[in-house]
Amino acid sequence: MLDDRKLDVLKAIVTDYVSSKEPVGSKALVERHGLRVSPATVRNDMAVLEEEGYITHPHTSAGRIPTDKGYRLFVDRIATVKPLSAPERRAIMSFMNGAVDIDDIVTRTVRLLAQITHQVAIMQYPVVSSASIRHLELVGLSTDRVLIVLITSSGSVEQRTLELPGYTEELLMRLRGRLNQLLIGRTPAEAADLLSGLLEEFESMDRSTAASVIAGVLEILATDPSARVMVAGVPNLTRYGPNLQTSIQPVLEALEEQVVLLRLLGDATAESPGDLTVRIGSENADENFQSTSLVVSTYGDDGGRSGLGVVGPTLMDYPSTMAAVRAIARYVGRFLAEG
Amino acid sequence: MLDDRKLDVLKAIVTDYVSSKEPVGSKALVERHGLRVSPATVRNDMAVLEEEGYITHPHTSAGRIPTDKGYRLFVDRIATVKPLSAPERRAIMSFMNGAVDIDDIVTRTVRLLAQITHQVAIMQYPVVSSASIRHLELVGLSTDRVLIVLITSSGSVEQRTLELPGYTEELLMRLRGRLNQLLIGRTPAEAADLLSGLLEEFESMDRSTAASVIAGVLEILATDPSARVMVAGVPNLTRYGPNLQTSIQPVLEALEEQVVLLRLLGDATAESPGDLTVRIGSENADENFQSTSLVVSTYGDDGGRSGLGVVGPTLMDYPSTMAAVRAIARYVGRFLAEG
DNA sequence: ACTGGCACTCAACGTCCCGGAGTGCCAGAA
DNA sequence: TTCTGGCACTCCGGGACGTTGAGTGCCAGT
Repeated sequence: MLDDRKLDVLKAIVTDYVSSKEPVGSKALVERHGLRVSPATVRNDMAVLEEEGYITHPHTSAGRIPTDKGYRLFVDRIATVKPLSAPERRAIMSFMNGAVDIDDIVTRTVRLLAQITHQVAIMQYPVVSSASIRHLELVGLSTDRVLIVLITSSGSVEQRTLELPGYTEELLMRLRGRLNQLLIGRTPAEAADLLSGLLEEFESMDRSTAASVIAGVLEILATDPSARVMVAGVPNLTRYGPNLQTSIQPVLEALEEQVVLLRLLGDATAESPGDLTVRIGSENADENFQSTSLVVSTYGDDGGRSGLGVVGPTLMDYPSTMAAVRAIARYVGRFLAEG
Repeated sequence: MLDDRKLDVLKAIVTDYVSSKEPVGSKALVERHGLRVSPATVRNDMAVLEEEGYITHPHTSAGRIPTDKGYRLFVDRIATVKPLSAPERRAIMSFMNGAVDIDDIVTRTVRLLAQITHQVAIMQYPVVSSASIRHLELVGLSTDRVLIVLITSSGSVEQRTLELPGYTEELLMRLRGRLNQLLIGRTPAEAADLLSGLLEEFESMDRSTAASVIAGVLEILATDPSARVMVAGVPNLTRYGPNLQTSIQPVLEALEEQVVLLRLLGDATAESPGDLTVRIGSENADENFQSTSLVVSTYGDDGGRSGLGVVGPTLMDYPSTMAAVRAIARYVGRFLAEG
């Protein structure tokens, strides 16, 4: 049904359209690509491609543009991976050096990805399921506020302020000692279990304070840092074209909603964990992303559930973008593992 | 030179133009505002206002629009503060409750401000110059990486990863003890002084490790948390109008550069610390903000140097925006002080 | 199975024209 | 003096119209 030449034609249409952003006609096609046939033949092929739903007409006498289905075929079967340029490789290597904490790593990564792809980059914080607790600190901030800080072996630091009217420094010290004794070396899951019995140890006088602290610690333990997403390269959205209100605003709004981004990343990574996933236009559930494509990869040592990727117009240079996302995902994974 | 009526006319022009976004003519002016004079009279006044540089013509037969100078006069002498609505007050009160840490406070504040003003809100992290050190923790992450965590009395938690090949747990413990002994209760400035002599205490064998750690701590101490800026409400930029590439992209780009934002906030707050500052269009040094206004206020107990505010088109509802920024700055100040 | 040719379509662009909102100015009224 | 009504003038915006050219679909011929 689709012989090799028709695939070639589709490929040519996609690449031409991506680079020119304008519908591409049969004549220009044969000229710019070494197709050894006449425009008329190409037109026939295009008619078939259109019937199969891979390309469309904006209007009768305009060139063709790929449909989402067309991009899909292109990505799945036609696209050849475009290797990164040497400067890009160097940028990746050098950009990460000197990162001082997790926040810094994420920030640098997402900026780098945005810069390389010239698109909006998003990145979920790394999962730390395998991490164990290294230290827990309780700090009195004022007469009725206490700060809990929890440090894990992966270097993540979680904090939380607690309203704690009438606590005593002495009780805080006891709690600190006991909690550290109990929790150090444990995984978050184990820790949550162990905490359930702890309250019994305290006199009724100290009960309410202890209960608050324990509740606070449990909340921290339940907090998934990978529920945070960082965004960079928003200015690149202006590449979407001049039709502002319609195409850009919904995407901008979605980008400010962590929840939406998490769902997008989650959906995409769930599909084929450990590898690159591409979501094209209508393949996205979220209606704000109907004319937007996602290129997403999981990253992390355990083939983990954290994702990172790029948001851009369906009209996107898929080969380059895919190469960049994959390269960076791998590099960050290694970086997080080795340290 | 400018009698009361002319000021009234300018006021009417500004408010009308802000609400309609279209040049306003003499006839519409007298109709929509209770000016007790004829359009012809208003025209004469407008001619004067134009000669003085407060308003302009887009073209010969169009209405008038305010110049930056006109907005300036409006803000300085004419505008009456528009009090916040009851729902807005309630939103401010309730939005902050339940904030769990500084990050959370900043996030909530900046979102709230964006929501109320329907504009882009920016907020510098609070300064903590008066804070003292409460705890310092050293955590070994792997055989050659150590995490330093520094907690201050204001509840800020700073962290930093260190490459530290061949450290021993024992040395880490000694360092931890000594550092805490030395630093707890000190201000960052004092702490930096005290650290200078510490290195002497360690044997040559441990020197390099100790030096690295001390250097790391110094770096943390030198890190000013108020050098971070949080942004919210970027989608509101689409209100700028449909001319995308020209007006929005530069602002978007600037919003991703912490440095630029810091300079903007710094410039504005330096001018009249402790109160509201408005920068209109060309009054901004940064050329990306030539058609943008800033409404900024300092906030914090010590009339501190941290700023928060709103970025929007010069065509902006100044009275409302100013009221909102001031209200939120005051509220956050109180919230940070009381806890 | 491909090609050249031909009639057809239709967005984009330029031109022309007109209506209307708005101005500036002036002579007369308050 | 200060305001007003009147009037000629300007010029943007939008609709109508014709032209252009890229592109298509189809068919007969190789």
